[in-house]
Amino acid sequence: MDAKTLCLGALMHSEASGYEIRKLFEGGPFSAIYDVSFGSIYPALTVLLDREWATCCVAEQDGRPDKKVYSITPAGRAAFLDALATTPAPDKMRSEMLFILSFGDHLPRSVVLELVDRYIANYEDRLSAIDDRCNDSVLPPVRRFVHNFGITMYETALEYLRTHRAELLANELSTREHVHQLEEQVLTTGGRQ
Amino acid sequence: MDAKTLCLGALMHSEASGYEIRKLFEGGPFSAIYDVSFGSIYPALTVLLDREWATCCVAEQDGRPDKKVYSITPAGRAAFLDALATTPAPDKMRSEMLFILSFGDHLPRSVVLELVDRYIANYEDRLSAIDDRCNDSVLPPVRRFVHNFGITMYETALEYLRTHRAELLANELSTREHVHQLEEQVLTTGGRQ
DNA sequence: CCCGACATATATCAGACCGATACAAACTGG
DNA sequence: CCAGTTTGTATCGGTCTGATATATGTCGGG
Repeated sequence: MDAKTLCLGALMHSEASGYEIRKLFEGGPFSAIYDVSFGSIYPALTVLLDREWATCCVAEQDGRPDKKVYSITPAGRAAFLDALATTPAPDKMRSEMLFILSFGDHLPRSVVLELVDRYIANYEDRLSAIDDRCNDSVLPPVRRFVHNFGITMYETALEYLRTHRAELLANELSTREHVHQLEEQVLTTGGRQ
Repeated sequence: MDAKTLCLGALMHSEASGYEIRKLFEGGPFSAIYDVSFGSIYPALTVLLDREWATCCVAEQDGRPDKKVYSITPAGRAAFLDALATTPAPDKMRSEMLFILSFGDHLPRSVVLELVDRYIANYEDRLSAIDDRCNDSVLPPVRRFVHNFGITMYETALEYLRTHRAELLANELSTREHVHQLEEQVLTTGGRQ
């Protein structure tokens, strides 16, 4: 799913500038399910113009800098639907937080707890941002399906983190127990599995 | 979080070949929280050798091709813990499935349903793969925390998809209603928000 | 007994992408 | 009036992905 397709998708709903497209993926309706950066969006929009999949006009605004508003063309819509026909790749998650946390044994307990708390705060922010933005607007059913999927996942993550935070507090003792178990294993098997 | 750090993390637990590291991220204990491809792993391992953060020896196996087994060095451990000290980026999700589904209005209903069913099957596979691999091994507490986080998220996704699949069946009718609402809005406001 | 399919294993590379950075216009508050 | 924030466009080095190539070995079927 390349940046061109993502931009076309954003333009399917309504015309938008590069900056506005970016906001759809950062805090907007796509924020829970996909991400794309400026460094991909602006070159992609240029390509869309080249292929005549979108048109562009400059809009003057008062109180703000001018913006370049892109609109999808019929050819663009066709190309987009064509791109959707490919079999989608499986979901991909990237959580630096959890990766780091999984090495909590090697970190000071204070660091681990601070990390979890920052993690929780982060999900709280994102959840409230989503709710604020969309709860009043009327969404078509498929959009609502996807929207609520994102909310559900965020809420689940939050609940898990809150209820299991304490387990990381019990870190030190449990780790000693674990080491003890390993030692017994080594004594019994000679270290071979 | 670059590929070098991810490889060091993999080697923290035990020595491994590039192929084995990859499997940790595809189906293994990291599969629910991060991903990294061969194209990043092999060059990263070469860099680790250059920096003396890992050593390497060739292991002959019977019934299989030889493999190059990498072990982390004390300097490597130090470098890894150093890399963990950076403030982690927020979680990033990439779901082509949900992106496509959110444009279900523009697709034949059969395609949408097929998509959801494939999506469900995909999560079922990943969930059972995780369970099979790890439910018997004894994990230290932080690992169990992360491991169960992944399982919880998968289960939540599955339950959501199963219980809300029917909503997409009601697609056509609801979309007509939605279009009707939009038309009324246009008549009232002239299309301006 | 060979053939294709599959798992194991390493490696490379063009093309795409990210994150940082730069620039600029306009508002906002101290 | 100046620093900071928001809105807005753009570029670029370094990194990563996904595809591809190559090779060894197993296994089951015709």
